[in-house]
Amino acid sequence: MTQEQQYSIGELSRLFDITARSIRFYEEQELLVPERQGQSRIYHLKDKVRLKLILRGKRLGFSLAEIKTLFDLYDTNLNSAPQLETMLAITEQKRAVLNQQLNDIQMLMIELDDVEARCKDELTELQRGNNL
Amino acid sequence: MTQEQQYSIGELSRLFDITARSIRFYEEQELLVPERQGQSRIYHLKDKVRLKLILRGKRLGFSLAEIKTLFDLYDTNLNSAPQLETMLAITEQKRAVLNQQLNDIQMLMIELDDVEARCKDELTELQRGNNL
DNA sequence: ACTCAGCTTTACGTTAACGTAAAGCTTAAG
DNA sequence: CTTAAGCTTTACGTTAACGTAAAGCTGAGT
Repeated sequence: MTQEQQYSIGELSRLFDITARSIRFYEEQELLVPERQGQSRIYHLKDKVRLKLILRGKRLGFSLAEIKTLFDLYDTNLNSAPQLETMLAITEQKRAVLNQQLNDIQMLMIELDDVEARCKDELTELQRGNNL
Repeated sequence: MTQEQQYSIGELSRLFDITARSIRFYEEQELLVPERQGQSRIYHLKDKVRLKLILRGKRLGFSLAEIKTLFDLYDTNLNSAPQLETMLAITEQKRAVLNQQLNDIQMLMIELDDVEARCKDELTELQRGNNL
């Protein structure tokens, strides 16, 4: 028997280094639907995975609303052609955004390289000056 | 003589598809310091470049405050060793963030691939059903 | 002289994503 | 029994990044 892992809200918040308030907020926004035992929330593996996805999405600049629509689409029984087409359209759009970000990151990296190189040059210059 | 390109605020806003309000706001936050001719703002190439950088930073989830500190550092005469060290530390930190984002993007791309594949499978399934 | 487009400042409004405080339940430890 | 830790709900506060009027200046065209 594989015992399924369970988490309290405090455990989850420590795991992901966020506040319990945030987790409750995500639930309020219907991004999480934890089980209840008495008054307390109980999170299972799937909730943990969801939370991970939420945070990843946030790091990429997605709003909670956007993340929710993706979740909803993912959860939906995609049984009609129009729904599937919609889903494909959205994933394509997200893909475009991600590609744009990839581009942006590459550009920024190059600029960081440049800044770094200049800094190091200046540092060695200063060193030389001190040694004379 | 290379005539330097000039832009009004309206031209810039159309160029980058943002509102003039945003551009003025960036100035208010000291991210831009356009020249003035009478009451009107005039933007040169360097301002345009700055704006491009601002928007790129935003797409990567940087706050205007963060972007400003980067600009400030870039503009500063980095003439003391401590300043240079600070700059290097910051660029390293930004680099870490960007690497994290790269990772996130790759993960998300893979999941998008998965979702897409499933959608297309379902679509062909529906097609088959219709053709019988 | 008048209008109109485009610019200006000033100022209040708005939204997202929480922070923070207050007040109360609940369960294990002393 | 009573702390204490950890959970709960309710509710008001906060910050960033603008949106959206309102009211006025200004140069080109008719």
